[in-house]
Amino acid sequence: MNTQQAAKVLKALSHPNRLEIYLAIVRGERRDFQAGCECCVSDIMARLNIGAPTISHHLKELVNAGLVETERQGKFLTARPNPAVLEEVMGLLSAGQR
Amino acid sequence: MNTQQAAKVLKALSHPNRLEIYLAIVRGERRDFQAGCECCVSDIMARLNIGAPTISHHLKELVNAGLVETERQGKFLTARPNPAVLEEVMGLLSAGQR
DNA sequence: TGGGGATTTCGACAATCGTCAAATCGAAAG
DNA sequence: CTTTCGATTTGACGATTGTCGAAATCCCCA
Repeated sequence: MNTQQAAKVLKALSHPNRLEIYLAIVRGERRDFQAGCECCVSDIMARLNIGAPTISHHLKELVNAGLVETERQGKFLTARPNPAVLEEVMGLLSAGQR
Repeated sequence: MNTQQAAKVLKALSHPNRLEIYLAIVRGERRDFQAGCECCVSDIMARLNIGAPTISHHLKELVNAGLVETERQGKFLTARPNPAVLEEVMGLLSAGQR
C-alpha cells in the first residue's frame, strides 16, 4: 500500500454523503444479512437525501477504491464492506510506515 | 465525533501531496525532534515537488482538521501530529459506531 | 536599522467534483 | 409481450480544489 493508493481510499471516504453510504453498508453488514438491511441503493437513498444517480456514482467510487464489494441479487444490488483495505490504510496512517 | 467531522479529517488526508505532508510530519516526530528533521515547510518542500505557498495552504488544512499542531520557532514553523483525532476517526470507521 | 531568508496572503486559472434531470438498461411480475 | 421498478448512463452545470507567481509579512542577525 503506497501513498497514492492510500490517498485514493481516503478520498473515497472524504465526502460526508459517501462516508455515510460506507457506514450504512458497514452497519448493514453488522445486522447479519437480514433482508431489509441497508445494503441496496434504494435503502440508502431513503436514509440520505440525495438521488439515485448520485448514490450509484458514489457507490462506484467506493468499489473502485476497494472499500466495498457489490453483488447483484435480482433487481437489487447488495453491498458489503471489505475490511482489509481499510486496515492497510489505517496501518500506514498510524505508524507512518511505508 | 460525528460523520461531518470525520469526513473533514478524511478529506484533509485525501490528496496525495497532503497525505505525504502528514506522513512526513509523523515520521519527523518519530525522529525525536532533532534539528533538521522534516517538520518545517522548507524541508517538506525539498522532499515533494511543490511550491511553498501550496505547502502552506495544505498545512493549514491539516491544522484546521485538527490532525497536526504547528509552532513557530524563529523563522521556521515546526509541526507535530495530534494522534487523538486520527484515532477517533479510525474508531468510527472500523466499528461503524456513531 | 536594514538585509535576507522563511512563510503567508492574494489573485488567478485549469481541473476536478457533487449533484441533478432525462433517457436507458435489466430483471421480475403481470 | 408489456408493464413496472430498481439501477445505471449520459450530459450538463455550479461549486470546490490544487497549484502557481507575485507581493506582502514575519523574524533573525549583522
